[in-house]
Amino acid sequence: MTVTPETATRMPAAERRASILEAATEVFGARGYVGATTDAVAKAAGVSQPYVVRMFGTKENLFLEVLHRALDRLLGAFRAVIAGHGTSAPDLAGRLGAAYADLLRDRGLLLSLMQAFMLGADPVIGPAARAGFLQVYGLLREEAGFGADEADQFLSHGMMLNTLVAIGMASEYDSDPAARDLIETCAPSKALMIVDLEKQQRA
Amino acid sequence: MTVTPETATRMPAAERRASILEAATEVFGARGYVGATTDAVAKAAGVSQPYVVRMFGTKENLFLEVLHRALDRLLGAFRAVIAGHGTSAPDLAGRLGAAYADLLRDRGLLLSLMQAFMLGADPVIGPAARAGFLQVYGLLREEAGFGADEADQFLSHGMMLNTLVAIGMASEYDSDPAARDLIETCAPSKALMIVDLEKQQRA
DNA sequence: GTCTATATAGCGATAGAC
DNA sequence: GTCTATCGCTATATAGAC
Repeated sequence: MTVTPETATRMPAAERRASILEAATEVFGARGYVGATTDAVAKAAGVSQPYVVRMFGTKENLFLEVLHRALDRLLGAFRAVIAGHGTSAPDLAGRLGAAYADLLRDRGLLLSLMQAFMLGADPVIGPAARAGFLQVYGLLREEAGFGADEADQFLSHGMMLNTLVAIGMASEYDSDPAARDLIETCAPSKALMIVDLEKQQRA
Repeated sequence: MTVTPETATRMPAAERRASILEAATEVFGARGYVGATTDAVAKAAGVSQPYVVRMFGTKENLFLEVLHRALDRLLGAFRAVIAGHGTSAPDLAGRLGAAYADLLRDRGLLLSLMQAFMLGADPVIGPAARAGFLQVYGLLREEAGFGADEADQFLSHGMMLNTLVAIGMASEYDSDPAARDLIETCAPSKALMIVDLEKQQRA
């Protein structure tokens, strides 16, 4: 009657890194940098807490890697849209917006980014977050060919979407008509996706 | 050679409450709910840590009071603008936007609000944050007479401004031309205020 | 490659004096 | 009205076995 060993099955380091990063993205996105524990990340990834620390050195470094991964995916998704259509394509902003909303599927990704943006006062994470934000802005202006107004609109609505997801407004969608009105007013085309993802998340 | 007693001079409870709330607003705004310590709040207010806890019961409750105070000030500022001009006044959105930016002077106020918005997953703070956000939205639609597009624009740019302040982008204003470009693109009329406040904050 | 055990530190909260 | 002292919990990080 030997109990199954609770040791995680062996896995190549690179693969394990990837799955821990994925788990960390979700945990950091939901609880923020300070609120997230390395133990919660470990449990989400199915490994022990010290193993997470050993693999990434420190919690701070783990968060930095989550941030960079999120930025890579975001910039990559945008570049794929631009490459597939070209700067002069009709409604490039709409296509980029759809790509952005699509990243909500990667759980915690946009939220981890937003959590990083809130850490401007941190001496290590702050600079990294600012650099990341500027990278996104630079892509919009230089690679997507956005003018000042277009970039402003795009980024502003992105921050609004992030905020609505972070605050969990979709959880009131069914019960509160005002919440429903707000979501459909401020995130019209993304409304269904937000709501569906939250429902799926609770299931 | 007796040392000055480190005991804070006696003060009426109501007054002490107010100054602790003010200090807490600044600390929560800068470090977030989890990252802020009751000790940092106490030091900023010039009292002992147990006294802060004793007066507000718990850190959670202190944060809720900070949130409500911030909302009161925000809604009050908006209502003052509306009362002073009337719904049909020209450029009501511009005047409300100016009032919003003006609240940046109340250090940490808009940041504490934003930090609350990031806590949607918290079982106590989450609902309070959502209710607060909906109050603001309701005021814009019903009291300011904003249409859907107008409210969307206003809130989106508000979230963008919050994010730029939280990430501390103004600290790169002088050294990084891209940061300067971003700030002047996405917060044109507020750019100077953001930058000035941060410089003043470092001094 | 992964775990158990544990050192160490920081923080929220309580007790009780003045 | 305000403090000092301190408890007890949680969390990151280290040491070392397998």
